Formats: sequence, C-alpha cells, structure tokens
Amino acid sequence: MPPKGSKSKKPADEGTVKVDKKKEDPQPSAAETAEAPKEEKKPASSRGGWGRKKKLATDSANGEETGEPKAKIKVKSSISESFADIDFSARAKTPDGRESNFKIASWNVNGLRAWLEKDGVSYIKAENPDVMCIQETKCNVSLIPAEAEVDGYTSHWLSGDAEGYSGVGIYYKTKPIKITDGIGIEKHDNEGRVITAEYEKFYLVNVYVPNSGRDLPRLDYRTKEWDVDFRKYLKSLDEKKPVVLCGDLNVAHHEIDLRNPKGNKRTAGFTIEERESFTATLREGFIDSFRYLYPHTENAFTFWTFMMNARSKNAGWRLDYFVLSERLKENLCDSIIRSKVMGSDHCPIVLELAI
Amino acid sequence: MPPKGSKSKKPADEGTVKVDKKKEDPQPSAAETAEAPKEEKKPASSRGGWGRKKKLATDSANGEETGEPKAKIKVKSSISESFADIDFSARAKTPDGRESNFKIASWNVNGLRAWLEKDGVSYIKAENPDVMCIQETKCNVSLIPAEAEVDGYTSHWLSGDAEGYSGVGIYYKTKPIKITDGIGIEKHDNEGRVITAEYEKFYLVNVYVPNSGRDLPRLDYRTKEWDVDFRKYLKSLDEKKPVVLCGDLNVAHHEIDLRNPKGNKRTAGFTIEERESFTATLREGFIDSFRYLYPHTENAFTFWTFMMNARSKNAGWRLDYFVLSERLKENLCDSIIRSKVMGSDHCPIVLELAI
DNA sequence: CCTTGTATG
DNA sequence: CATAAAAGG
Repeated sequence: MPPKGSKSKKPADEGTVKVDKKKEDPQPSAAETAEAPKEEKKPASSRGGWGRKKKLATDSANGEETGEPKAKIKVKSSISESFADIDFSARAKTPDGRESNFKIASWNVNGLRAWLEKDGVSYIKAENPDVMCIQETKCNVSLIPAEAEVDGYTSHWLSGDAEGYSGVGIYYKTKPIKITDGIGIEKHDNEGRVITAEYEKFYLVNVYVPNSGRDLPRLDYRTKEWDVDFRKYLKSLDEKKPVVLCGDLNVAHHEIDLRNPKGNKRTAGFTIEERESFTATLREGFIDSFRYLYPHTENAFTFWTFMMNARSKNAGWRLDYFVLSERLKENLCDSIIRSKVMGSDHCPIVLELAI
Repeated sequence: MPPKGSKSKKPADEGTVKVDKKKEDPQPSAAETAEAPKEEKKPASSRGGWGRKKKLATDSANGEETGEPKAKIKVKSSISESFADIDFSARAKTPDGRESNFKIASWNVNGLRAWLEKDGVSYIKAENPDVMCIQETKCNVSLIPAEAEVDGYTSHWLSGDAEGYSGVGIYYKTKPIKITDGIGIEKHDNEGRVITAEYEKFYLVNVYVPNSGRDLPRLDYRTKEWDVDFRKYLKSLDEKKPVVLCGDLNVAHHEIDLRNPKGNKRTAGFTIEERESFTATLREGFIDSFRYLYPHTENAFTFWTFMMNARSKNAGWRLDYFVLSERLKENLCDSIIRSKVMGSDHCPIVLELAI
C-alpha cells in the first residue's frame, strides 16, 4: 500500500490510538543555550528541489505514531459567524419521497493547520454530516495536530511524499466496512489524493484531483494518465456497488460552471481537455448530482481565487462535486453548495442521501 | 563599487529622485484570465541554493530606479504606544559641559517591510535624530517601498546579492560630504553590510556585522576575515578623522552584556573568538561608548530572541553599539538604549554628541 | 492572495 | 518566534 495513512479514533473502539500531547518545553533558543541539538550540517544548496524529503518516521504495524514534533494549534479566529444563518437540516426528499438519512460533506480546506486555526472543525459540528471528506490538508499524516480530532468522529488521514502538498482525510461516525488509500497504481499514489470508504450500499471516494498547473505543465499527466486510471478505478468499483465520488475535481465542466469562461479557455480547470475528460468519466455511468438537480442554476460556485476580491464579486468556479453512479438517482435527496461558509478558497458541499 | 546602493531624496535638492507609485492594477489571476504573463519555465530544482538571483535591474549612473514591482506597504499596527512615555530630548552633556548638537540613532529593524507595516518610521519622527542608521532591511534596494521615505530626511539604501538577506540604510537630515558603500573589499561587499557617511568632523560607519550562525559555520569567516578587514578599514578612516561606528556588531563583549553568559559560550555572538576580536578592535583606539559611560550597568540589552518570551523576562544581549574613536570622548554626551521601543527583536540605540 | 517548507537570524 | 523568498494553488 504505497501511501501512508493513519487512523485516529475518538470513541472507544478496537484499535484506538491516543495522540501524544507534546510536552510544554519549547525548543531551546540557539541564542539562549549552549548545546543546541546538533543537526547535520547542510551545504546551502542541498535541498534537492522541493518537498521531497520526509522528516518523520510514521506509523508501524499497529498504526502507532512515532513522529516527534507536532504543531500546536491555537485557534486564532472563528469562521462560525459565516454560517450562523444557515439551516443545516435537510428538507429535500428523493423522487419517491424518502427523507435523507445519510449526509456527506466535502471541503477543500487549503491547509488543514491554517483551517484549524480558523476553527474549521466548528463547521463539522454545525453541519453534523455522517461523513466529512477533506481535501488539501497540506500536512504529513505524522504532523496532523491533535486539535484535528472531533468528538463523535473517527478520522483517517492520507498524505503523499511531498511535504505540505496535497493530502486528504475523512471523518466518519459509522465505521466503514473498509478504508482504502490510493487507487492501487504506484505512480499516482505517492501524492495522497484518494481515500475510498466502503459502506454497505455504496463506495464513497474522496478525491483531490491533480491541478494542471499555471502554464499547464501537468495537463497531459492529469488528463491522459490520472483521469484515465482514475476513471478505470471508479468503473471497477461501480461494477461492485454504486459509487459516491466527492471532492475537488479541479474542473469546471461547462461555461455555466465558472464566471469567466471566455477568459479561461487555457487556464487549468477549464481547458477543453479537462472538460472532455470529465465528460468521458460521466459517460461511464455517473451523474454530476448538483447539475442533475439544478440544470440551469447560474453563479453556483465552490471556489474563488483569493486574489482580486473574487469571492466578494462571486467570480468563482464550480470545482467541487458529488458524482454519483446513475442508479443512485433514486437515493438522491439534495446536493448543496455552502457558498457562505468561509475558511478556505473553496466552500463546503453537501450531499443528502436516502440509502 | 561592488554593492548596489540607491539614493532617494525628499527635500528639493540636486539629483532628486521621485519614486514611482505603482499603478492600481493587481496581477491578473491565473484562474481569472486567459493570457497569464508568460514567465520562463523553470525546472523544479533550478534555484541553485538560496537567494542568489536578483530579480531586478537597479539604478544606473544617476541613481534612478528601474525596478518594476514594488511592495505596497499597509501599516497594520503601530509601535508608537511603546514609546509614548519616552522623553526623547537630550539632557546629558560633555565632560566640559557642552550640550548635544548631533544625535545619531541606530536600529536593527529585522526586515524593513515588516517594520514599515508596524509604523517603524513613527519612531524616527519621535526620536528625530540627525542621522538614523538601519540594519537588516532584508530588502533589495530596488524593492524599498515608497513608504520608507520620511519627511525631512534623505535616505540611502544598500543591499547585497542575496534576496531578503542583510541590507543596511541611513536617513540623514544634513547631506554628508560623501557616502561610501562597503569597505572596498569585494569578498565582503556583496552582502550589503556597511555604509560610511563622511561628515566634516567624523566618519559615521553603519554596520551589520555577519552572524556566525547557529552551528558557528561562519565563525572563522567572521573573526578571521571580516573582523580583520573591517578593523583595518576603521583604522584607515581613524587616521584621517575620528570615527563613529554604529550598528549591530553581533557580539556581546563581556558577561555583563548578556543575561545568560554561562550557557552561551559557544553560541554565535558570545564565543571567545568573537569577544576577543572585538577587544582587538577597541585596542586600535576605540571605545564602547555605552560601557565607557556606564561601566557597571547590568541588564542593559539591545536584543532579545523572539522565542521563549525572552524580552518580557529581559533575557537579552547587548549586540548594538556606538563605538567611538577615543578622541571623541570629549564630544560624548550620552549613549542610550531605547529598550522599550518595540518593532523588532532589537531595540534602537542613540548617541548624543557635541560636535 | 494564501499556505506551505526552508533558510536565516 | 519572525522575517523573507519560492513553489504551489
């Protein structure tokens, strides 16, 4: 299993892992102590590019953590006022009138640790989903702060080889039958992008799809390698059980899905290659749940660049999705964009199912 | 002249330079525009270590700036309350009773741009020195923000080759006879550490002495190369006119000059090598003006590490000095440590002369 | 604009 | 603990 995952539980359960609180002693200052802990001397240019090295040994057989330094998170501001007005209770029903009994939320948090400092977990408590899917933790599994734990949920984290890059996680109330890290293809699984939770009636796939990059340096990798293999993976799951795919798909499908389609035809996330690739995936028997329910709703976005006050002008993109196996249409109650919830350059999205 | 300097004047004067205000247009977002400004593609590991490259062409013959992007400084907090109580007027006199008529201040600001955001210039206005010496600008000359200008002063900045590293500057009311960048030795002058202002009665040398580093990797360079050559430089000036040397000398001379001498005998700034090297410089005919006036004053520090709340415990170091040619003793009114002034990990120091 | 690791102090 | 630049988004 190439990527490194870790499990940490709050409710008493078999395999429970206690997260060590770090002791209070701060690092001694070099200016205030004689014997600084000797670090190996590195020549100025020994970094070897960017984000390659891992600092810490992680879990061994029984999932116990061996990592040493752990960031101490202090909540510096709270995003909770941004959703004080929101009614989080489900109202919509399935076509045949059944009420939602399973709620899944998904959020690209743009850095788990910064998000924790903004009291991001307050959203989880308010939304109270059965499963919360997180993308872009930018945090090595061994460095996930203890403050990331949420009462009533078990969390499972995944990170890749590059420090501070990518990374996904899930919180769940009900233990899945199985949790799988990655898609079983080594060349894709070293970036910490996919967690699959198998439930009785469906697979839940949490994904952070690779960004094609500013000058599209990774467009070919994204559309010709990743998308192709990930599509196969989804198909293989779908042959066994229905699939709920959620996360940051890093594509705005149609012109309606971003504010400025004309100006972004060669921008990552709206290239014709990425759009057609997403179309190809849907053709394998999946639906874009939001667009299925709201085919003509404009200005429904889930991402706004931090620049140029894009969010205040709602100059955004719909990059986050719940994609469902077509046969889950009959279980679909609602697909919601929580556009007012602050704390990241993405907002959360929510799926209500009657399952 | 190896280091790059620049002059910018506020009062009308020959050679006056107007600093271009940048236009309002922010950079277009890659996510919001089609044609992002093409930057040359760089392979992931082409950095060549750290801080080598210069981004911008700087001034030419007449000191005109050609640099393009300039940081827009917004004052985010003000340090002025930290010195609301201070009486900045001079009281002390020379041994023969003459009053001060020339005030020099010196401050390691730990990043000019961050210091500007804290309204560091408010200190200059309050102290109102004839010359203000600044160390550790960490700012390329071409990137000095327009907000660094102060009414009534002309400023002169110097930076080295490495971006965001070292750098010094001076503000003056009265134009010096001559301003010299560096000490005329190429191997030292690429780090932007010395500005010499020649006045009628003395040379003023503003210095940021190289730090020996955490594991003392630069101790030999510091004591056997820099200190040796810099000492010669001071001596050569002293043969012509008295010298006022000020700045961050990165050494605490004696045990009285830091809180924890026992624990720091192999810490940069208190090694025996650095201390003896400073002694050797003083033996060439200079005095440590503060210690000359206050030989037994304890707990007089100018630097406190940001870590461990060192400043609140006054666990500091005296690293900043006014060193004078011995024959300036008769002109010395006072040498003051402004220990309450916040805004950096160093505090300002002030020299009062009757000249 | 914002977060991240790294270098430096 | 704080500043900075670079890379990624």
